[in-house]
Amino acid sequence: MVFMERVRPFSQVLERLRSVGLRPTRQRMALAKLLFDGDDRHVTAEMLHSEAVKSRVRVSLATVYNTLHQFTDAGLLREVVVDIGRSYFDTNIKDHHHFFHEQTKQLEDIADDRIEIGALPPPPAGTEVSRVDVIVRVRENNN
Amino acid sequence: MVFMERVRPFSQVLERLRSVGLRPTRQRMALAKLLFDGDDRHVTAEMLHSEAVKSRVRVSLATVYNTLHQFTDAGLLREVVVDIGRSYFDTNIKDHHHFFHEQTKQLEDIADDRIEIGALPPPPAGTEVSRVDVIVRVRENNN
DNA sequence: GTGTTTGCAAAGTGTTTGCAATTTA
DNA sequence: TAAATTGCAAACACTTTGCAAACAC
Repeated sequence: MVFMERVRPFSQVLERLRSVGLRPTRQRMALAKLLFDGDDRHVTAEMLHSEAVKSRVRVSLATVYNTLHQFTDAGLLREVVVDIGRSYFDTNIKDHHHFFHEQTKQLEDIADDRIEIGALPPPPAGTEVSRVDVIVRVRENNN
Repeated sequence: MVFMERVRPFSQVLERLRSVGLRPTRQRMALAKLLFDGDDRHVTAEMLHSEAVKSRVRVSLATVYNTLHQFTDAGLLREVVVDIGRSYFDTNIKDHHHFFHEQTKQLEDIADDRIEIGALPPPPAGTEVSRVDVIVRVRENNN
């Protein structure tokens, strides 16, 4: 039972895919397990692909890209833009913000309630807010 | 005299380049005029290059990239990352945040004092904050 | 069986780089 | 004329696309 909490049971991943209308193919199941088992994470397509290859999952990079976008469209992932030419996908889909480590290019969550944004100005006429991203860029300090 | 206020005098652009230790070449002078004459703006390399070409300034795209980065390093511009695979450069170097129009991919300034960030969490151990970016992503609403 | 998904390779996009030719001081 | 800058073309990193083969239902 303790074990079952730790490794997300097969049927749960399967159910998650079914619930958003995606066929539970071998590739999607494997990628979903890598993404959603365990703690929240921030991955790029390349990272997830090489991780898949390492764990002997046969999947192409193109399929990893497709899958990440399908998961994002389905609301299972959130895309985060912090660095030119590189897309991060965050398994944490709750409202929250990020530290971005400029040197290591690592993303780190900030719990939403740690940042207060008071008095957001009204969006330009004819538009509505789709999302507010706060990126706290950090760098190694010299201590 | 009124005219002189409107079009930034030659010597002012020249002085600006000199003051950051960049040789005032024909290309840099022309790009600086396009960037810093008139209101604040958000440009991509491609945008600035085609604008230069349109105003009969002979300059290569590679030089536009180099120049934008040199200006950024010199503190004359600020790079803004909001969209994968596309860098924006902002002539407004004061602290401020942005609206990003997801459909038109347009950036728009928000004056700094319009956004209150209270209680920023402490940065991860060993790091210091280099910058805080707030991106308010907006989209066309259906009214 | 039929429609969906996959993998490959090719193409696309935005950016950077190496280096000879040109320009600046 | 010595050092900095430019422009070209090639290389680059990441992402998307077209399409035939494989797969899910």
